[in-house]
Amino acid sequence: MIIQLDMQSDTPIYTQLMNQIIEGIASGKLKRGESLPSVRSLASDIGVNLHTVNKAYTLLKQEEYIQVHRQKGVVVHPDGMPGLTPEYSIKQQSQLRPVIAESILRGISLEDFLQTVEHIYTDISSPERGL
Amino acid sequence: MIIQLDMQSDTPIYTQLMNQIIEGIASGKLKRGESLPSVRSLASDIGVNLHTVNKAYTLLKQEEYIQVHRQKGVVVHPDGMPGLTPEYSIKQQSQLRPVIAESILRGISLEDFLQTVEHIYTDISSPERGL
Amino acid sequence: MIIQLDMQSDTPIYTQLMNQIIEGIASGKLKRGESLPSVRSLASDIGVNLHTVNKAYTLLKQEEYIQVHRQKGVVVHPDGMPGLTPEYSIKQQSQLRPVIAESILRGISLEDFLQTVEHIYTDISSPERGL
Amino acid sequence: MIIQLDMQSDTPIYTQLMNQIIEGIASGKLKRGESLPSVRSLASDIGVNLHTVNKAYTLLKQEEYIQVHRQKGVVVHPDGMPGLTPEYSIKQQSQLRPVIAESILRGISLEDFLQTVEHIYTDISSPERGL
DNA sequence: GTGGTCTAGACCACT
DNA sequence: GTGGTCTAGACCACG
Repeated sequence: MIIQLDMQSDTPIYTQLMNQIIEGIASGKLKRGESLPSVRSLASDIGVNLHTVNKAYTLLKQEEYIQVHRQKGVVVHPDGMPGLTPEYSIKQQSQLRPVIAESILRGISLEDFLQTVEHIYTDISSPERGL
Repeated sequence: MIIQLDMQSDTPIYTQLMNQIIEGIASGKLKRGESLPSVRSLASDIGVNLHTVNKAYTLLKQEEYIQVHRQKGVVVHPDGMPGLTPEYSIKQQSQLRPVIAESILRGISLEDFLQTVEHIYTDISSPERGL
Repeated sequence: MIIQLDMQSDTPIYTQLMNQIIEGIASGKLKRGESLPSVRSLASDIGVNLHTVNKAYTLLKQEEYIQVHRQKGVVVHPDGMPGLTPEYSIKQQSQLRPVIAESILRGISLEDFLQTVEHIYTDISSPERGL
Repeated sequence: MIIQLDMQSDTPIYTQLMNQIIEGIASGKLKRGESLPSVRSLASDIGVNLHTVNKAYTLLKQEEYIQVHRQKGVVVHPDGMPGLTPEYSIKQQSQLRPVIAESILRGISLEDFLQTVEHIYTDISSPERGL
């Protein structure tokens, strides 16, 4: 999987990394149980410090999206993902609410907004994406 | 309008402030041309630093959501909001994309996700502006 | 509160730090809402790197034993502690089980073991401890 | 005896192995003088590295829980277990103390804690050695 | 070779 | 001055 980072962005690198990996799993490019590169190799590949990668992995592990297997290294969580927990539901809404509010303020209709969301949703999850 | 801040949150206070004001305008609780409290009074009201309120106002002004007059003070922008600019469209998608990706990964269907979005949308824009 | 660290121990410094702070709260030496030293000052006080202290604080925050307040800095969680969650119950038993097994193997009777536990319990929680 | 290992756990495999064997002896499933599998066969049985099994056995020997003979192989120590030495007492308390402190902090009463301990104690030492 | 831990030093965002 | 982020380099435990 190709990782694209924006060093100028104000979102931390480890967050960008998390997002990319999450999107990779969501899109099916990374499959359950599949190995991820080691902290060191990924770090050198994308040109960041190993601690930065480590932080991303650690947080992904905490959310149970990946596992650190003592023998196989880091792998995508094989037992399926956590599902819609109450905590995530809250987090999701607190992330969504400001975006929706700003869109309303700019006069974007519900229909247009839903269409944008649907477009992104299918863009991520459609399997006809080159990898 | 009542401002609710979470001092423990990892979102900066100035961002929370911006979000609350944006939601206030989006919901119609704050109308075009309506005055906002001065930096000083708002800061003392909600118990935060002057700079914090100032930063929120400055950023809101940059996005043309409010106007800052030397004498009239701070008012909601009277000429209507910017609408869907290309820049905002990009920003919007970059905010939405990670949320949607994570939701897909947790197995939330497009229908459920759209329903959540719609719920928040109507919750914000509903005219029951009690309080 | 006085922090005692054993640099030779094989338990990581950040774990020792966590344990000491947990015991401080449990014993009542650290009260709800009370401020803890800043990452930097504590680090220089006990002669370790700021990242080590930071890691301890971060983990304590995750367990909701402390809060990072944007204005007051780091404080003991004011709203009381999490209580006996199912997750903690599992963690507790997985910590206890090996100790108990080894004690059984060494021929320590249930009564003796309970007495040891009770002794430690009262030692920690008794308020007649100098601070 | 069946060995259950968790490759995702943060407790090292050799420690898990030790704990399982200790619990086996404590519960009476493994009797004094009884043979344990050789390093090689156990390693291949449970699918771990030779060194890992070796380390577990070595440490168990150091604590005098097992004996390693050149020819007879590995056996549970036939002369009985070490008993409550001063060193073990210290080790035991340093293991117990953090667990007890955290439980106090979570508001678990002494009675409840003792009951949990007693439950685990009897669970391990109960003679229903099915399997 | 892997992840985990620790140190040292630096910059930035926030208040 | 606070915590958050990132880098660089080192050692160790584990397998």
